[in-house]
Amino acid sequence: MGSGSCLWKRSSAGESPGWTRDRPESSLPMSDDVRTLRLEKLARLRELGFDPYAVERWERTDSAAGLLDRFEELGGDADEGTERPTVSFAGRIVSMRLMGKAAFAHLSDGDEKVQGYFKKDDLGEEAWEAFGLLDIGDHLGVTGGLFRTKTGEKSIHVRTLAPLSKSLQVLPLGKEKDGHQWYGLTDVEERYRHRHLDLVCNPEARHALLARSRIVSAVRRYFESKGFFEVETPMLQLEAGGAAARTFGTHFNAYDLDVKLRISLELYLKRVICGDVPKVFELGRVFRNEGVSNRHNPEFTLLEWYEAYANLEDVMATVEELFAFVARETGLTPPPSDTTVADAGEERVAPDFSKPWHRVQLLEEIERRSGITAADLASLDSAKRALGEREIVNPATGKRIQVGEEAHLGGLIEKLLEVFVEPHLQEPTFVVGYPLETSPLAKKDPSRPGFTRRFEGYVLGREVCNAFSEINDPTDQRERFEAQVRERARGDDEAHPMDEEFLYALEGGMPPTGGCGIGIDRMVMLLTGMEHIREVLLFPLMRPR
RNA sequence: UGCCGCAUAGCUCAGUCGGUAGAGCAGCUGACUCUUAAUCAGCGGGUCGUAGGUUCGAGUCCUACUGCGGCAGCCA
Repeated sequence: MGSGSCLWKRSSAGESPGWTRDRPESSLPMSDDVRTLRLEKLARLRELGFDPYAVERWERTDSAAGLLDRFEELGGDADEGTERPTVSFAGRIVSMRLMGKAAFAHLSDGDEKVQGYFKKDDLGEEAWEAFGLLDIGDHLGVTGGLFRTKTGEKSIHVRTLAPLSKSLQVLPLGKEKDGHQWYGLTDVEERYRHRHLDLVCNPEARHALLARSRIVSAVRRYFESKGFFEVETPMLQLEAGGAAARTFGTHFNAYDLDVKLRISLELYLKRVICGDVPKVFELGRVFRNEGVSNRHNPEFTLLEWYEAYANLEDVMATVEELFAFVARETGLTPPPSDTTVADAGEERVAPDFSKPWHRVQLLEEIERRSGITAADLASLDSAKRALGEREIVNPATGKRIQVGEEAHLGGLIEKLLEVFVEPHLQEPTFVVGYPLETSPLAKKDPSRPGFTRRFEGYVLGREVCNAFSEINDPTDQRERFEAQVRERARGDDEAHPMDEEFLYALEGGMPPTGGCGIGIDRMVMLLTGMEHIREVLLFPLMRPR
């Protein structure tokens, strides 16, 4: 949008009738007529001395919920005819019922709404005319006494009013009765593109989006209470590492340097550990240049923490405590989900974070669910032989599994995990012991060649965290990077790049360290029961239309 | 990226066999001094996503494009 009034002008007599469009094409929904009418109402309000945009401040006695809670204390139930204390409130007009010389309107502060009762005799001539110029969508400040209507609704008997904003557009507010919503804004594209309307009009959407804020706050409080330092590491990097993903590129003009947006927090956080800061965490945005789906967004918020002198079991305990703390602090509990395949006789239940998580071995679970044994998975060849002899059908989706494209045994094992095991992991479960090839930053398991000291946590069939005992042997780490570089040379553009700076830090000495990463967006989805990542992102990236 | 579906008033949706655009809410005018999906009477509102094509005639049929959604792929 450009600047104000010159964008719209009335054509003079003799020209084409009505209004002339004099602005660039825009996708914004706008009705010429409504906008014009409301600007005229605004002008009249100003003539009456009720300029909405001139008011800077409106002190409220309490929130809407607070007024309703403290109704009796604030004199709402005083005897008929007695002088009641004056309360003050402000909110957006979300409904109006006009009856000649009296009216009711609900004012919402976003969370809750309070009804105002407006009567000409009580307001006076000018304020009553001003009230008549208000629309659904305007913000309004009121003062008056609390009382109960004949139907018992706690309301404000308005004595003075002050328009605080004028809505120049029609808000797609639905009507509601008995908690059931009529109409309203339901088109998902409109909701994502014009999120402010979604926040105003859809309580469930508002709840999930604001729950995110409470969850992030609880996560911070948890780690701060445990003595972790929150740090911030670079988003612009020469080589983005710490995960397997394609990158976004950009350019830094001052150094004439191509840089990449980070795909993880891992390597820099471990360099902080190398600096003898034994407990660190970061909550930050990472960027992965990959497809969009109901669980993937190109930018998302990652939590990672690292704790020196802690092993896998310590990290598991932290994950358990963290989820229990966040669930308790926010009051959010994940609803039962149909994303999992319930075992025979097993009911779909809401996960309970107050109990310890199940702990299972990756290979044992694969054997239990698919019959493919650890012996079968001794080598890529034997694994393919074992798979080749049977019909490989995903029990959850009924789809056949493609086998043979995996370049190494680790990739195949993770595929089997994904297909046969994950859908069954309804209750919070740690799956322990991931293949070496797909875990280039995790310590080798000395008792099990080819596997690492790594686990992932699952809830409702979905991965919620990824953790391992961090490699602190620089020689081992270099060999792992070199293996990744060979993968990359073979065409895997997501294989991990060499990072000499990181190796230099490891060579300086890193204590044994446990680390873990959690996708905050998916944690919010889990706790709010949302099935789409866009429902927990305020402004998901949309193609221009 | 592939396949499928959707796109009509500010919002939510109808639109028959291809015959020239409908409803509710919102908006405007009027009535109504305790309503709450307020009620009653009346009124205005549309480049039917975009561009082509077929046809005497296209919201409707065909093609392409754009956006959104679903599935697949991708995503440890």
